[in-house]
Amino acid sequence: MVKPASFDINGMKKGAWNEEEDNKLRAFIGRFGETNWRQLPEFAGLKRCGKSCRLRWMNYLKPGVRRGNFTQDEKDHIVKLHKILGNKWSAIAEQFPGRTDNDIKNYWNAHIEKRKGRRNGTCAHVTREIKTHNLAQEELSSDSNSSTITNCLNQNTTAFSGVGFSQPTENIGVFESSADSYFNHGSFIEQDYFDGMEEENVMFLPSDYSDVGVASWDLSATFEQDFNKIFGDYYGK
DNA sequence: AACACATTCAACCGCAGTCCC
DNA sequence: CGGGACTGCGGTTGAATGTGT
Repeated sequence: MVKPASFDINGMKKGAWNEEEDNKLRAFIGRFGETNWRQLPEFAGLKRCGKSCRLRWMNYLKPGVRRGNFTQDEKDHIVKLHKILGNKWSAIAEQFPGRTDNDIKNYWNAHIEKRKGRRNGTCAHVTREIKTHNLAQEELSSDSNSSTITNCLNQNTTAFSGVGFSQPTENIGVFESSADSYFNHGSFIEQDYFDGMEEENVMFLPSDYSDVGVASWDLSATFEQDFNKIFGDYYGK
C-alpha cells in the first residue's frame, strides 16, 4: 500500500521507506532531535528530501504515534470536531494524542466524505416518512429526483411546527442508510444533523430540492432536544 | 480460482505561513 | 519592508490489499 521507490532528478529517493532508512532516521533524531529538516537527510546519511523525512517521522516513526482502527468514541469526536473546525486536520489531531493529522484526514475521506458522494441522484432508501408524532411507516425506495419523494415531501410534517428548525418544516423526511452502521439511525441524533441539505439518515431538503448541494454540519444541541421531544419514544432516546 | 472493483493509507505535491537576514 | 529559506498543512495519488461476483 505504499508507493514504490524511485529517484527524482536530484537523486533524491521517493516512495516507500525501508527499515534501514527508518533506522537511520530514528537514530539521528534520537541523538540530535527534530531539527533542521532540510539538512537532516544529509547528516543522517539519507537520500531523501527533508519533507519526506519529516513526514515519515511525524506520521510513522515518532514515539507515541498510534495506528490502527479508530474507536467509536474517536469517530464520534472526529465528526463533532470537524463540524466545528472543518478540514483543519492538524487542529483536530491535537485532540487525539498519538493520532496524526494524516490519519484523521484519511479516516474522514475514507469513511465520512464518501457518504456525501451518495447524495443527490444516488439511491436512498426512504424507510420512514415522518409526518406526525405517529410516524407513518412507508417503505419507499427511490432516488431524490423521483415523484415518490416529491409526494413524500409535499405532505405536511406538522410535528415539527414551532420547534425551531431553520429549514422549512414541511420538507423534512427521515432517511435510513441501508447498510452502514456508523450512520444507522440508532445514533444519528448526535452525529448526523445536516443543516439545510441531506445525508443518508436525515435529509433536510430545501423547497427546491433539485438543487441539493454540499451538505454541511450543524450539530445542534437544540436539535437533539427537539428530536428527543418528538421522536424519543420511537428511537428509545 | 480468477477477475473486477472498492478501500486503505503511506507518501507526494503545492502552497501558505513564519522566520530571519 | 522585501525576499529567500524553511516548515507545516491540506489535497491528492496510487499500489497493496480486501471484497464481491
